[in-house]
Amino acid sequence: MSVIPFTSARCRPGPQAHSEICARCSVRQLSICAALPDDDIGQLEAIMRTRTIAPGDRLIEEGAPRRHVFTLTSGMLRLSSDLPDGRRQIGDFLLPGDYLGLADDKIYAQTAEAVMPSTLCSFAVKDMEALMASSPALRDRLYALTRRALQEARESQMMLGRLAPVEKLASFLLLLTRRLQRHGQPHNPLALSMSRTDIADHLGLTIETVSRSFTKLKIQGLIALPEAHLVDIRDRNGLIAVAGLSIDED
Amino acid sequence: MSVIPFTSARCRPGPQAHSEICARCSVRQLSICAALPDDDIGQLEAIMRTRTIAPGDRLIEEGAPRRHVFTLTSGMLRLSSDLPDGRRQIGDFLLPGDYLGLADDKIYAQTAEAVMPSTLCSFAVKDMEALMASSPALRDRLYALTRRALQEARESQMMLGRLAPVEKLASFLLLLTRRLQRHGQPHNPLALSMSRTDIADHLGLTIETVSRSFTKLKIQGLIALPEAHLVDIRDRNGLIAVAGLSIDED
DNA sequence: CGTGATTTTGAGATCATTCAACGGGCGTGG
DNA sequence: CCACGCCCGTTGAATGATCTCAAAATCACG
Repeated sequence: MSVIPFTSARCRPGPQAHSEICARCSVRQLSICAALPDDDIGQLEAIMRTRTIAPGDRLIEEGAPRRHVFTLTSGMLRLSSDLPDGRRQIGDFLLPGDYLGLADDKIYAQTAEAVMPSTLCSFAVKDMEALMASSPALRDRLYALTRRALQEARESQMMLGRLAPVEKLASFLLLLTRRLQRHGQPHNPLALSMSRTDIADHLGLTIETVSRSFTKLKIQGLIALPEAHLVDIRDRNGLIAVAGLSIDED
Repeated sequence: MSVIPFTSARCRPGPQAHSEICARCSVRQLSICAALPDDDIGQLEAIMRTRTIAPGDRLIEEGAPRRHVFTLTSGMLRLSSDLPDGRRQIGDFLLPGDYLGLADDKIYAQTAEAVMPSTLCSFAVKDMEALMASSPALRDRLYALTRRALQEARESQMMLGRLAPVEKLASFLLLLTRRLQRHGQPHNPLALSMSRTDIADHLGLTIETVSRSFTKLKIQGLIALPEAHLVDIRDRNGLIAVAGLSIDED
């Protein structure tokens, strides 16, 4: 759980090598990279390092000076804040293609840790800011992503403040499938990478209540749990009905 | 509580008239206007309308197409979302100088209502976008405000998910004083414009629990309540200790 | 196949909610 | 000017739901 050093290597120089990395990247059309046409993607590659982290490893720590921003290319991250007495709130889970560092200014406002083995593109803040200054499309995309993150945080406020445990869990499952779908990832049998503790810390519950809520959804026939981390959504509309939150049907 | 029509008038033309309005505005240095020097503020005035709304009146409605954005110049607004069964979550209260429309994209994600008599500057989205395109400073300021809003939403997530009622209330009072201070408004005896119901809907509690939490803070000698809507913070450090959330001591 | 971590289930305790009543402030109307 | 009613906030009592504590069951890993 300690901060691990950079183990990455600079991208090899040369336009061919550059265009290959990003061109074949699985999140090319999802992340901020989508703002740049193939011809310009080399600018991003030039300031990029790749990085791998193992489950539980801490990528950035709350309160540390913000020197890097990231794009998650595979795996999953959790963004969390801690209270002195150990209570934890997971503000968000990051999916491949998501950008890390949207809310932060001079210092990181949240801790980022890997939920599962993950790979990222890392950028020095200075480099990214310079690139944003020269690329309006990139800047606009980051701005749009920030607005979306704010919208999702507002949804989360409703979830945390006004929903009952079962409603929270149903909403969480639906929101996760929606995001996975958008990111072009499998979502029919929903693979939950995070632990029950993580889910509890995201929904403002205890692990026992999360587990009981899973059981309730199971008993109602809305989901099936072939494994603890595999959720088969049997009745999506029924799940939406208990969720309370209005989930877009896209 | 119904949507009221525009009762405002276009700004009178002429550079003199323009510069007077904003130049003497009390939130000139707080709002997005601060991004523009006095010489350029006329561009903002040219696309601006002023507007007044009464307590309880609805300015914008969740789900409606986003055609206007606003700067609050006096009073207070609440941003809320509703569940079909009537449950409500107030995501944020807006103070003079705050911008309304940061998170929204094509449609408004939240309802905005006046907590007290309020005045605003109104801008057509099209006009504002055009101005943003021509004024990097304005655009950057809006981006910075969005990031800050996201940070505050994350703080709110912690508050809603992991704090006990008394901690929530203590945090709320401290965060409000901090914001009032930043906005150059009186905050020593804290004037709460919103009702107990609003506070409850913001903290994810019932009004009874809010009231009881006030009483607890009173009994502990941390605050005094000369009136129900006037909070005298007697022991700020004690309040911070109860809050749990780390409140900057600026 | 055993060991430890994770998840699930159970029982009791705690705390916020619900339901109810009381009191104060304010505006209206007599 | 006072009385009345309404809205809002506070307080009380009891319910109920989640949390806490505890144990069993399942899973992951070596």
